[in-house]
Amino acid sequence: MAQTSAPQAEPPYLRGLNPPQREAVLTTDGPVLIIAGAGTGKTAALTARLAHLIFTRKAWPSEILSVTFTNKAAREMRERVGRLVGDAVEGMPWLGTFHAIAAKMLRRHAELVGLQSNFTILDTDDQLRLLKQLILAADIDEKRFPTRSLAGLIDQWKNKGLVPADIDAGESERYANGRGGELYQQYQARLIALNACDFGDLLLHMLVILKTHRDVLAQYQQRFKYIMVDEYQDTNSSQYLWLRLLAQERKNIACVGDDDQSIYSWRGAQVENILKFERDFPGAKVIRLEQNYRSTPHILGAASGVIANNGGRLGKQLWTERDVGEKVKVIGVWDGPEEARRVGEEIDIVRRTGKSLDEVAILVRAQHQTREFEDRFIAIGMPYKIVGGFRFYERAEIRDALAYLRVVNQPADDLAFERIVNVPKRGLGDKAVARIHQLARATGTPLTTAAARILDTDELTGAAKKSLGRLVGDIARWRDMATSLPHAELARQLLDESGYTAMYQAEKSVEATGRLENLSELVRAMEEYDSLGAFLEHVSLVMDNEGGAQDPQVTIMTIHAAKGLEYDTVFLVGWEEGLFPSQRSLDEGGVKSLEEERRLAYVAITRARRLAVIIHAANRRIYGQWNSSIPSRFVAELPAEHIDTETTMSGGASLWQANWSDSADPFADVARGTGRGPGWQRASGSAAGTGSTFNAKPARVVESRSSAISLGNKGRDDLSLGMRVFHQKFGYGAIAEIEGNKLEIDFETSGRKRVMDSFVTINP
DNA sequence: TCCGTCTGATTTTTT
DNA sequence: ATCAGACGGA
Repeated sequence: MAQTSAPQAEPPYLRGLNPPQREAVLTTDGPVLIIAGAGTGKTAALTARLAHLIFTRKAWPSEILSVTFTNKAAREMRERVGRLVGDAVEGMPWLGTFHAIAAKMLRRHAELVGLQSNFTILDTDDQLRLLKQLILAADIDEKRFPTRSLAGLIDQWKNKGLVPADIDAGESERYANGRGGELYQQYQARLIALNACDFGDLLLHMLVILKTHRDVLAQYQQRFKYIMVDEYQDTNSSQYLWLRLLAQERKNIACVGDDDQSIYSWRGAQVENILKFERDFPGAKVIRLEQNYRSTPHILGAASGVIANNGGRLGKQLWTERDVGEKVKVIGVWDGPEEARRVGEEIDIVRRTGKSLDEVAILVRAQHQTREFEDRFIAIGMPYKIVGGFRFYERAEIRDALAYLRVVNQPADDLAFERIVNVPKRGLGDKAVARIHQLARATGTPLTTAAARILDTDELTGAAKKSLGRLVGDIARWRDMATSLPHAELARQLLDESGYTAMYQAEKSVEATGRLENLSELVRAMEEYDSLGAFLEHVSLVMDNEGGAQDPQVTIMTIHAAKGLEYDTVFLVGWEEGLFPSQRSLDEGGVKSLEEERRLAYVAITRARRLAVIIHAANRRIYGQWNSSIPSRFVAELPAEHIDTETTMSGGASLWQANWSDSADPFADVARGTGRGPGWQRASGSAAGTGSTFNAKPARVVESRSSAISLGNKGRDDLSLGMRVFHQKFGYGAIAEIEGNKLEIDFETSGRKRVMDSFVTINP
């Protein structure tokens, strides 16, 4: 990344580091705060620092604690350290996410908080189901006090390191007229009974243990000679307290972060943690990484200009030796569909210069914005991927399969039992489950035990009883098998014998086929783990959706998801007041949340290496309603000398202004809330809601530019009208029209769509 | 138990 | 516009 040439005798890991980076690597002892602006080679410095500690024998790999926020960051660090130190990286058990490391510790000391070491880690879905049960039992109106609010509140408390006893009346007041604390207490009790933890508990329990068991704390203080923390600006209070306890003794803690990239305060992150570091650790050395190796001066200038509008920053001056390059492009378009069309064209221009689509990203503020691009890219055959959304283990079939495994692995896991008891359908509906629950409560046993016992009573009749008997017998047998069979084989048999795979095999839809594939993928993944427990922990804490290498494709994702990534060309779309900054941040949260939006803008711009294109639309459909919109204030904050404002819009603008005055009052309908009156349609040229072709004047200008993409493509000769074809996203459909390489297809489930012929296959 | 209809909400998201 | 969850009837 850096290019300083090094003298011979220097260790290899220092090669190419600039002076502040070196200082960050070589300042090993005592507290260090590294303020690392975007693209300043922070990871390079961090990994070199790890290598340095190991090579100079200051610590064994197992004596260094290095925490990151995401698995991705942890993986990258492990990989890069591995390149520097070789196999020694294998011995770094304490390199990982906060949660993974906390879980590892907690399994060793589980009994200190009333858990067993094979505790289950619940995800958000389980958490909500459990809370809902408690809310119902407490006779609270779920309509007035949604489960999600309570979940959010408990999460906040845990983020702050507060246990139920710490919740005072004021805090408690925040849910159901003061019953928040009581429910938190019950929730924690239930979790212990279930031998389970939610994500927040992993940290909270460890924090409690470190606070109350001096011997355990001393043990870890001894062990961790050096501590390194990535993305320090994202730590929440509980993580902060946890770190402070561990670092207290030796004070060899190095935190890396950038206050300007703090974008997770809504998740409990405290920027203050980084701002007050020097106070927490007196004598701390502060190192600034300010040389940017990623972006052109114009991109940096634009980003700096925007972020300068924030107050209370640590402050830093990014600079670069890179060539000036292109200015940041700012383009105004008519509406959302035109924005997508325009981005498609611009990408095509980039592609024709020989750049890979892998080097292009579209960053949105909110997930729903991805749709417009997806629709457009399908229509023009632009390969794309959308990052985010469902992760592998969040899919229903994966969660069901895991629930089966959990029931086998951890008998007290009632939530898992509830999930699978009637999947596939066994005639064990709410009524039967309620009876089992009742008995479980009365006898204080887990559901699986109660289920076995209820068979000895007359509570259940005929079919239900027989069915439950079979399930109980199966579970017992699977538990038995678990001790002798490799766990992947166990999973295979279990899914088979439970009738789970049969359920999807019977359902002959495209979807079901995909689900079955996911299941075999899951079983295959299991083979890499030593035990069922290890696998389950991996799934709940580490597993993510990283697909393998694919053909080049454009990446579409939220700005949040893009943090830490970089692309050659970046499209920043939807820069309009109300969208970005989001309406929510404008309505509530005051200056603080507006400043967080601005940091988001800063993160967004600094993802670009060579070219950033910022787009705003004059009209946007929000929740099905058309709204006119004005450019984001962040557009106005871009320094003029670093941007090129698209001039074609002025022509467009005069056109649409003309159209506005044409119709007496085009927004009368908008004001009335219908948003689709004739005046509007004339003005926009886009028939609302139909997705029909855009034929108003401003669009025609654009269409002529795009013709280069579609002309001269002749279609496949193996397709004919009426033919049944398959499309990856829309499933099966019949060809209704063929026009060159473009098809109109009547899809069985999603209606008529226009797609490229290369996206369909014949009778797969 | 299952399916259609109605209602309401809808930033960002890791672990 | 869209989607999930609740509700009510077969």
